[in-house]
Amino acid sequence: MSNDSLSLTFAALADPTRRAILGRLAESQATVNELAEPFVMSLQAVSKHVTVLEAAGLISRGRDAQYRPCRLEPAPMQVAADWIVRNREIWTERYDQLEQHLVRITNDKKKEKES
Amino acid sequence: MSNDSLSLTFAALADPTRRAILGRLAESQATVNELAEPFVMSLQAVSKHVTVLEAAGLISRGRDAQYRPCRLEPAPMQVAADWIVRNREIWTERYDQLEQHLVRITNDKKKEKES
DNA sequence: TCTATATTCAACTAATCAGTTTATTAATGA
DNA sequence: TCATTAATAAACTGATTAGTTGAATATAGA
Repeated sequence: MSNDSLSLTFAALADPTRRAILGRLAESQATVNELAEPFVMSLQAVSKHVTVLEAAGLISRGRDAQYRPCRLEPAPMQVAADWIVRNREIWTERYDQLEQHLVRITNDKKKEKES
Repeated sequence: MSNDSLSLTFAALADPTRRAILGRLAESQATVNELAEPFVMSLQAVSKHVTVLEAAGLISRGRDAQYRPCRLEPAPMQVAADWIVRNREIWTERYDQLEQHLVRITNDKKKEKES
């Protein structure tokens, strides 16, 4: 896997368990134990997923006694969304240009007929 | 890797080579050879990336003689963007609720002082 | 200090990934 | 038919992933 920020973000989002964790954290912050509760897998496995999310900057963790509360960090997800939107915009622009081109051709043919 | 549609999409987007390919295809459709041209890696490696993108539904391919022109399919990217936006909206809602809560508390304290 | 709880670390396994090289298939055109 | 070009298939390697179990660390509280 590449380790630029965008790649880390998309790779982190590619796992359904991690997306579920983010969904949970969208409601409120939570400890690793709380995050692990709904899953069948081991606590350690969830802990690893949390590490991946933290490495991608999608969450951050504090310290409250022996708890390490996790909270969402929306910035990287915004960057990912921006990448998609930018890409789509390029495509849409091109599509519009194509459409305009077709309209132009059609008009030209009409003119040909008229003349 | 999980093979649900969202996971496939995010996993496909997690690789910089594949994102570059999509960027290229946003401009116009292209053959595998054209897509491979700017990269140092082998044509076969690029062909594999194209396969991954196609499996994720991010591109589709036609047939023109011995060429297999690739073109962008924007739908899955839209779904991915939607997931992010939805997630962010939940977070934003929660944030707004928190803010309203704080406003409420502040107002209550003001009233206390006034009484 | 001792014990319980929350979390992480370490070591391991099975599966997947990204890349390679070599060989094969498909279609064009002389 | 034969040579050329576009693309894929097959087999392999090294790295990474997601999961496991067992041990270690950190903090709270009796």
